[in-house]
Amino acid sequence: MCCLLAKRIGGEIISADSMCVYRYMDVGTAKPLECMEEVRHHLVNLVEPGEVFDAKVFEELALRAIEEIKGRRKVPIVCGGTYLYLQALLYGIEETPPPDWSLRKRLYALAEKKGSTYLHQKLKVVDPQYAQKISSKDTRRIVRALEVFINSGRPFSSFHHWNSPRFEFVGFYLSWSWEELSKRIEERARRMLQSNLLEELERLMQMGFENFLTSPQAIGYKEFIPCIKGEKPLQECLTEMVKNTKEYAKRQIRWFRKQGWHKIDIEKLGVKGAVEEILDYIDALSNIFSPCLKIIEG
RNA sequence: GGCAACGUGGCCGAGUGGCUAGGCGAGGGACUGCAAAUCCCUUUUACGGCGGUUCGAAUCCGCCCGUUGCCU
Repeated sequence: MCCLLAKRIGGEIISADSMCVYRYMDVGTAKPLECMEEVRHHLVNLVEPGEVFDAKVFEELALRAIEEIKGRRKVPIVCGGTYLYLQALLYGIEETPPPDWSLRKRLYALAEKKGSTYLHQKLKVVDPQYAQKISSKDTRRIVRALEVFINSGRPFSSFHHWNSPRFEFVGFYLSWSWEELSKRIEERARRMLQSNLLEELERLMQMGFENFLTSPQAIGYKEFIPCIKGEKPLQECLTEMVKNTKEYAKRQIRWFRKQGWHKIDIEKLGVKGAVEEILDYIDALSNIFSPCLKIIEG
């Protein structure tokens, strides 16, 4: 849909997809290879599967890409479902201390040894506001908050203040009925297997995939590792993958819904119809709201 | 017609006399540098029917209904 839209309005695509940034992960991320030949893409195939990449890096690179695209008098189209990245780009991530993996390692070891609740207790002392907000079992967030405090001397929550979007934009999300979406997710998984997903995964595993930080968290890969090792039947891995995909899809849908963006009934409209609706919507908006013209004109 | 096994919440499935399994599915939510990650909440008194035993029955007994399998 974005591909068609980009061609239609002279746009370039910025992928907001935490897994498409990795090279060699094509099948399992459903990387839009055909479209990438027709429309200029950004933030795709950018790093090796073993390299670290995160929301802040995304924010900076995406902002730069937007400037470049505007410089070419083209329209930046941000496309993808990694909502933290979308959030980072739209609202910005506060200037907190960067990740400190050696510190994190120690904190995780401590959590392992004494339990996440122990760390949560410590966080309560140092940053009661944030501690109250998160679960005592959410080790990931507890560690980050502690890390920020240790490296900055300031409570994590003191950095937080929601900004309004840093630029004007129009947000859309595509919507299917759950029955249809569910069916498509199942079909998509089967199609990936037919497209040699397992071979791709095997190649990645030879590169040390399992020890990498972010890339092996990708749905469609992690579930099949036991299968490749011969520890689990293929069918079970596939079921697991489908389940994870559906859960993820729900999280995405909820986030988009909460944003209050314009919902597009892709099931009814089809890809072309969806593009038309977006164009109509933007057109209507720009008539009412002249600042929006700027977006369309880049 | 005879024999046997079984009938548990939307589904699967433990539970053989008292202390509300669990899983799946479904829904809602959190999220500020790993996010396709991490985590939270909800799914109100489920036990085929009727009767009996008992202080107390999903659990024991009887009958009935239903399902499945085998036999005729």
